[in-house]
Amino acid sequence: MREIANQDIARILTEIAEYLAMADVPFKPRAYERVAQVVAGLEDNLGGIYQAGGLKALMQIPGVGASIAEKIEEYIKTGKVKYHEELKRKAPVNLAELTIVEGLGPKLIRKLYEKLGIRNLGDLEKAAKTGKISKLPGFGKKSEENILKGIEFVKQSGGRKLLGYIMPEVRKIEEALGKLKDVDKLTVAGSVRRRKETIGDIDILVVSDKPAPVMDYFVKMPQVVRVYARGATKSSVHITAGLDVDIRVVPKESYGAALNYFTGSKDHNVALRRIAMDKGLKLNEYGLFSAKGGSASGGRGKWHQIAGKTEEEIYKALGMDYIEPEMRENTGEIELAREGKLPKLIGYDNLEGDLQIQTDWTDGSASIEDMARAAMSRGLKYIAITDHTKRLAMTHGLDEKRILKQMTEIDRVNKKFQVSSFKFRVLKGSECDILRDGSLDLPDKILARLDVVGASVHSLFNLSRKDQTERIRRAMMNPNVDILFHPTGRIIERRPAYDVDMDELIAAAKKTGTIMEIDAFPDRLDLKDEHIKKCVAAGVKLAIDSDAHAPQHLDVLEYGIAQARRGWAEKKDVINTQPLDKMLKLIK
DNA sequence: GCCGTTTTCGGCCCGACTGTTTTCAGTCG
Repeated sequence: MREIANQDIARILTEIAEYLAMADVPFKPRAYERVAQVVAGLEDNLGGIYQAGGLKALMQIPGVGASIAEKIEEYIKTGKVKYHEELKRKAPVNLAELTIVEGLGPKLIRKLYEKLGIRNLGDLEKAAKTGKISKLPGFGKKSEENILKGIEFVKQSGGRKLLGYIMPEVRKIEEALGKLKDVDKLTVAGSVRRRKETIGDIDILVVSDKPAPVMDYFVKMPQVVRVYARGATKSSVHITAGLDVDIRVVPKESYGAALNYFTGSKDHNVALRRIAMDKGLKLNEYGLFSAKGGSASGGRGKWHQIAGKTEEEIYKALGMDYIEPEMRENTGEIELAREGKLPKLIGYDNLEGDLQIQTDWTDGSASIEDMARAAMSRGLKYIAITDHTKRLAMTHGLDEKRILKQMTEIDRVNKKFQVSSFKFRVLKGSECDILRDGSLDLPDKILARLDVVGASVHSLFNLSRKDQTERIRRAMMNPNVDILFHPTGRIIERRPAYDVDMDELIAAAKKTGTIMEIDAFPDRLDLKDEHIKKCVAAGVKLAIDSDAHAPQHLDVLEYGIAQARRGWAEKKDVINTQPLDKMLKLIK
């Protein structure tokens, strides 16, 4: 049986949900959507589940009944779902593309298709620009403007992909190439290595004495959809994930120099080259060179390499400490490196716990116990359960009664772990909505009984800067509020942050002892690196949380750590690097 | 299409906001 990716079946189910919503079918869309979410967050591969237990095993998955189980089976066996194909035939529109435009949902997409034959972004833009959309009943000038704005926003993202979406793909390629016997060394450089939020393309560097078979393999990888170039030392392809991958073979003695050059950032490299020049040296992708005989000015053609095999020796030869890739943006790291004052960045294995986890009590897909076990299996020592509160009705947010009930369930789980002598603790928490006036969605007497309270904004994104700042500041003043969750509310490439004075919030955090969160979810990464820097400088503590809604989501913590490193945070700046008892002392 | 500390049939998804509308449809969280 071929390997199937849960993500693929999740996408099909989502599309079925959207097509059904377009056709105004009641309730079914929600059923499909729900399963799509569960499947996307599943730890085990669906193919494996089916192989082990057949249809019955599939129906054990929450939300999956006889009908959806059959469709999953069909996909596993044939790679297709007939029902999905039929729906697509009836309304052949590019849903993936059109739904990205903010404000366009299934109903409007259907109208646009039926009245104007709009199938994709291109059609949509043409129709909007020629004023056809504003003439449709139910649409007006304003909606046409908003559509154009939405298209602009989508275009601006320039086809960049989220780091968290690309990393699994990168690792697959890395692993496959790494296994080839002709590959001596391999590193993925570029913005992937710097762990930028979004990635434009993937750059791979290889050391090899026999590059031809490596190139052959590279251009024929299963995910390659187009080969731009296949050369002796450089090849370039486009892959199914929707971006370009370049591979370069470099000589062993230049590996460090090439790595440095292709890792960037460009600004960082320019600054390094300037320092090299000042020392009478020359730095390029082949190495760091000195002019023979000491005459740097006229010594053309007489250069000899003094460093280049490793990055470490290059930085050393330039008179500075080694700079971690995540810091290489020329925003002050070079000066610190020359003074020997670089921060010792938080490590990828430094987290002890996770302080934002959703469960099936609201919009998560797994139980409290399952999330705890998933965290345990990843080496964590504690988690906080932070389900939504009642204002977020869509998620069936918890009210006073249900959260009290949840607290007794958490007690039960903790007791069970104790009996099995697991050294793991589930904390009682909440992701409590901040209401319009800065008050909270649960009464103080409930919040006071929780171990960890996170507060977050999920409504009224367009308040004025002054009102929004004041609203959040007030919530932070509440002595029960420990952490401000995803402080800016942005969704990368989909929704800008709400207008808020971050400096004032950081000042308020300092004053009230509120922790600022780095939400590690790939499309949030909220705080941004520049805000993290400000927090660190101000002595405001941080928490790196997964915001997991499914067991598998716990893996995103890695991106939160990367973001913290990009913001120059050290282990001591992040409260959940601490063991439980110490961490609890760091919150209000 | 799924599901059952209210249920094996009849419920599921509520409230705010926006833009198009003179009372509401669609989207989003």
